[in-house]
Amino acid sequence: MDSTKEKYDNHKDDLLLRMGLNDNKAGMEGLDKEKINKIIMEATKGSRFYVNELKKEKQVNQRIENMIQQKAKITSQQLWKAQVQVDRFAMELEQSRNLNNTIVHIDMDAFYAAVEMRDNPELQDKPIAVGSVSMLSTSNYHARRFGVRAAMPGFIAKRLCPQLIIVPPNFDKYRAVSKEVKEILADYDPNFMATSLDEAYLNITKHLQERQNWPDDKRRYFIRNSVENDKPGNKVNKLNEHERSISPLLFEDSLPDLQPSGNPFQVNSEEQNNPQILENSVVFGTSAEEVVKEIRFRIEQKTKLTASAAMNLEYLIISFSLGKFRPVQDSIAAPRDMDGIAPNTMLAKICSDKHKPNGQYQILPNREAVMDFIKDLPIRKVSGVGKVTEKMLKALGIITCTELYQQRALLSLLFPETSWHYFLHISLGLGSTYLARDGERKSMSVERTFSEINKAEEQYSLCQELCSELAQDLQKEGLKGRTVTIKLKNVNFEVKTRASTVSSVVSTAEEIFAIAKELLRTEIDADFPHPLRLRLMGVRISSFPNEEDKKQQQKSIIGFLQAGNQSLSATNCILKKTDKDQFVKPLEISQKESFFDKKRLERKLSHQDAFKETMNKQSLQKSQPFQVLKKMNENLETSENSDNCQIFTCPVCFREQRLISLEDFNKHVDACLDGPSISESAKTSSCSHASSTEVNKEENVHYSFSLCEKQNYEAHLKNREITLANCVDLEGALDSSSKAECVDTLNNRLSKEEYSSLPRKSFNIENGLQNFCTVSLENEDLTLLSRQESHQPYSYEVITGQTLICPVCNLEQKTSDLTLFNEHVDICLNKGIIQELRKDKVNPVNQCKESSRSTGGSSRVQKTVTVTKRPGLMTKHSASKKIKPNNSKHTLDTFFK
DNA sequence: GCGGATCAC
DNA sequence: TATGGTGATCCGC
Repeated sequence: MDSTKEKYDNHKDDLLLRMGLNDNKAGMEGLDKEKINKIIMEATKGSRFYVNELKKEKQVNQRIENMIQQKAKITSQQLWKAQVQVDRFAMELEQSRNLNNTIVHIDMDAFYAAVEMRDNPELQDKPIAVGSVSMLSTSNYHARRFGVRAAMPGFIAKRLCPQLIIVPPNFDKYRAVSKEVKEILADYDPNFMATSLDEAYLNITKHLQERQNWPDDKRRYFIRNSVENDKPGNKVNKLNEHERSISPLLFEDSLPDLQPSGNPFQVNSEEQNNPQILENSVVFGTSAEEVVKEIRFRIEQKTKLTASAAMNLEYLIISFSLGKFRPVQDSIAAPRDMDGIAPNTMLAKICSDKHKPNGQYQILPNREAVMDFIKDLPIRKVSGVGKVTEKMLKALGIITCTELYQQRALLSLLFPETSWHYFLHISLGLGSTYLARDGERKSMSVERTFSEINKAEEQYSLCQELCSELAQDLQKEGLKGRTVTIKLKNVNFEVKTRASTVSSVVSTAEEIFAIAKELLRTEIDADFPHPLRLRLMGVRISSFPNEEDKKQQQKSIIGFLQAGNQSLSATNCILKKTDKDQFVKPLEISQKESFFDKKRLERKLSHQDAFKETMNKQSLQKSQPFQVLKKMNENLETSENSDNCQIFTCPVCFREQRLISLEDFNKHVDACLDGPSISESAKTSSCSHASSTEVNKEENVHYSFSLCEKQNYEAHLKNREITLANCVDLEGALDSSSKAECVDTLNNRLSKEEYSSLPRKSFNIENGLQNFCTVSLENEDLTLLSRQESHQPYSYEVITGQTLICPVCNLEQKTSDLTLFNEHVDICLNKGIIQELRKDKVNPVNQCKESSRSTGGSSRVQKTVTVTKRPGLMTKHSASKKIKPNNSKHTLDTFFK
């Protein structure tokens, strides 16, 4: 696919150009540059998008201004000192230059468009683009002559080129083709790095070595003539020149290729003996250039993508001679050499459009050639230098890499270390010598753009939809994370993100939504009484525990179970010990190491650091849940004892209820719960809306608990099952951080001992609700453990005379002995944990939650869902029967067609 | 850890 | 009428 960077997003600092104009020479049948610019400008000017672009541009200009001011303050003394330091660093870098590999970068230009053209001959010779009216992914060369580019909205493209055919993308197909290509690439470098469907880096050093000793036949490939073609003996070189003509389909699909041991594209011996077929063969040489030709040839055969379909492979070969000096830090990175991975991807990438399209470029294997190549290279060509960086550097008079090198001292004073190190690497022609393999994923997200949505209810529904999607995606990869981030873009294109991190991982739609909902609600409340006018919403999850974390968690579970009810200090010891044992000492990272390699190593180590940090923080914060709980109780008391007229936020209709008494508020909640529709309750509550948008969070805490309690009470009466789990989903008014703690606290069941030591503050409300269930913490250390691992034994305190129902297995226990009952629960729970360890699937706490839902308070919960259309209160079962907002063109069907 | 920004594709 | 979705990283709090 075409990169936005080089195409639509041009590197002229003129806004007009930034908006998508290109400086390509326009072909005869296309449009000339000025005309293209004019059309784009007409389509853009006055739009909200454009206004936002101007705003962003102003911010960048401000940054530049600040930088210039900072520059003015720099003394020559400082500059001189910086120069010395930077040069020392540069010298070390120079010494560490690792030049002993051959890297190939392959880029399948206009990939999506090429595939579409291949599969639909009618599209041949027509301007096409893949994408939608709002956004194009790529365009073919024909369309480019009209200025139609990747990352351009389709409707603008249509103005540029009315006959443009916009083909909706078919990613499954592209993936399939990509897979075919990758199978070929693997023959040359099993550890090649694919950066996208249409781009890959190969380290062919090893292959080249082996290849030197191969006989001709092992490098011979046969061209099978097809109907449309072609003179016998047509050389591959010639085929490559026919960039826009129809290439022959030279091989059958059924050709036995990719035999692990054999030479994939060699025909069988029978055919080999046929002189005519032999005549149609080509032998590729042993050089890197020949290898790349061979790769292209094979790809063309296999995918049947013809050159005329603009299936151009652009590649660069960089060969470096082996540096004599092998610095110490290379031994740190030794494992990567064992992986068969090595050199500089940066340069490979830079050059990929040197001879576009269908060109090839080789940098000779010596430093001079590299520096010569770098010399006049605009820094914008470097991957990682975007339009903002380009503009900032331009303000310092830096456009080329030479200038970048000349200003190295200044840059070290104006930019953060990471940045100027990066710049220095670029200006020396240094890049990563490591082809990063697929690392662990760090986040997963869903986001969607739509026409304006400003109704809160719809926004919540949408949010829930996104959470469900995300949960599904998470499940596919078996991931769970601790940080949930929502992303909001309003109709003016202003983007906001809001995040919340909890102490135990979440993964289900319900869990994610419980957090996302609060984040969203905070934003809605903040703008009240104005609605959020959204054009995009997204949900992201991150902070996935790495392998170390998981092991650690398992260890602590096992450790805890083994330790039983032993003292907490013992548990602490376990944690401390494992903490010590678990982490290898961070390796000293020499400054001489490649910037890119260093970054990679840092990333690796940061996993460990992150975990250690977490541990430390947990130690520091170990008493937090206790404090939170205590604080909530205090709040309860404060609220109850203070003025009866307060500001409440109804957890059902989300409306603020101002200056009404608690009793009235509860009546309101009742009305909301029982009322026929949300509009009714909204009507009621709208009367009490006040101008202030400030929400009293403490009171929210209080009243959300009141609601929880209410529901729990009903559950209790109905099924005599005691649980707080409903609160997790039901409470709708905690601010996100308290909420997180609340969830933690509730998820982590508490022992009888913990219970007994809690300062007794009930969650009572004045409607006669009994203090039927109270939780407490025994001490802070247990909390530490509970934050570390939520699956821990817990006990119940029950009102005497009640039927005991195990919250894990959900079966009634024929015992009135609390000790026996608790033992049963422990056994059940342990079973759950064993399952968890084995299948990483079953979460006893969730089981508990689920069972309480399906039996206990669920009737009330479901009623709430149905009546109020609040997605947050939906159960798993009711979620599928989601109620869609009425009277709106923005139905969910529209969003998720 | 959070939020805004930048970047790539 | 109308300017995407996903993932990563960095910096300054």
